Amino acid sequence: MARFTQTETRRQQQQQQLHHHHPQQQPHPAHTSLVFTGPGAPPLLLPHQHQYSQVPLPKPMNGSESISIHPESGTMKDQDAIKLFIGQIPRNLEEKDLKPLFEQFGKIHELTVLKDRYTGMHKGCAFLTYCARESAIKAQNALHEQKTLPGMTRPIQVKPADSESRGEDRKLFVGMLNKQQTEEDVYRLFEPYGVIEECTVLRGPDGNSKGCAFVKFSTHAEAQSAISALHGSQTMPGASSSLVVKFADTDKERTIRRMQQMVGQFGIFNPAIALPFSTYSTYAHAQLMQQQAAIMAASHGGYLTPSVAFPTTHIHQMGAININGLPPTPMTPVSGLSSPPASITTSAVPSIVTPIVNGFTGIPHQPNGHPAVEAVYTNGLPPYSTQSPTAADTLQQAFTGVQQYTAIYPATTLTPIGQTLPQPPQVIQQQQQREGPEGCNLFIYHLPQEFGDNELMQMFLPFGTVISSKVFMDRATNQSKCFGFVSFDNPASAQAAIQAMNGFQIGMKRLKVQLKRPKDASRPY
DNA sequence: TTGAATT
Repeated sequence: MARFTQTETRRQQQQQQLHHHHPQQQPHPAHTSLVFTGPGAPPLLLPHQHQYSQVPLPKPMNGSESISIHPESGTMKDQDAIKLFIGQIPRNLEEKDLKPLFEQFGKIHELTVLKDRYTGMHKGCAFLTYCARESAIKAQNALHEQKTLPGMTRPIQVKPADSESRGEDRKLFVGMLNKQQTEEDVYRLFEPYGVIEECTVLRGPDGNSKGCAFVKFSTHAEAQSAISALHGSQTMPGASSSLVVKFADTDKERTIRRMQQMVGQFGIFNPAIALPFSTYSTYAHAQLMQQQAAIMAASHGGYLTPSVAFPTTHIHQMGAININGLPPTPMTPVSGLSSPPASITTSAVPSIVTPIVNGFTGIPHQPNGHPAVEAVYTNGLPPYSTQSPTAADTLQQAFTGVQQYTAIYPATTLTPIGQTLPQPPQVIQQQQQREGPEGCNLFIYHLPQEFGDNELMQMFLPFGTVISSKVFMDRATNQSKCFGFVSFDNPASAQAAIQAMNGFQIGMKRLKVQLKRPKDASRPY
């Protein structure tokens, strides 16, 4: 009961702050559904706002007009000084004109009117840093929205610059909300953990909740405590997994995400990755490599993942197909897709076994460990080997549609792959496109827990060009939900895969492979 | 048990 009263009080405070909210001149994030938005005066200053009152205003120490405007003139500022943004300044006022107005609150460290980079035109705003933090607080409280300078229609803006605190270290992303939950519901959920400055439910154009929100606390510590207490703590009614509470993306992460989208959209191809020994390693490609490495690093939680494939031993334990590891080439797109050039499928690559599946000839593969295997491997079958009877047996069982195994090309006739490719294989970095055409998309259930997107793709590559493979993950536990999707570029491949793989036994389970349900299948009409 | 909402 006591706690409720306390949080009630806090809430009332927030709502009072809401009344003091004023339009802001500085650019701010696009979300417009702010409900419990904090006051125009940013939080940085709030704790101090009652600390000044009748204290005599300090005067400039030197008493002259020559207060240093620029840092090189020698003024020192406190470590905790605040850079202020000053908005709604008439364009005819320069630094010297503005100085007297602000000097009354303390010694100025730096005052700069913003000018257009190219035209030099006065932008009607400025940055101001006092030597003392307290001066900034006084100035904000005395001036922000309190008076209107001559010729302006809106009151002056005095508040910490965006650069001071964009609040990213205390802003949380909240996912897996129920779509019925409002800002108020989210607010109540988070208010026990600190002072909330902002609470926004993300909504679509129709106003419907997207099931996620932003919550900004006044401090990083509060935000952290909310994460500790709430992340994964409960599952909202109707949500498919437990509550997600994490720090919102930083600008950098957002940039990376945009890059990822670009990569997916345009299918950026990097020959240097696919063909490590090719002559493509120009400076431009090296740059692209770096870019992609950055993407990979980011998308894998900050560390580079070497090419990962299914551990052989693991597969053996399951008594299923033998999918060997890719060569340990760093920075290789693990989820890369490819469209195999015909030369690979027919003659270029030495192979041990080629299954013919319903008339569709699977792509031969390299023996393990060959440096160039990657370019082939993403195009071909998992490199199982005839030397492994278990694998072969299981395969026979697996590929029920397989009519024939054909041994071709002894492993000794390796040809340098660079010479056999008329053009480099296309390797798409990220799986952006999810669905293929109608009849090309498979729903696969009863996947082994350990299967990821890549393993799923490997399993279905023999039946055609896989344009996408996706294993559904539980977001809270990061565990596979044991079902996924595979999309081919044509319906025949999809049908071949169903024929061959539906009912395929892996361990104790049998795969269920069927066409993905169309989107409107569950609707009544 | 059918590609989630995505900073």
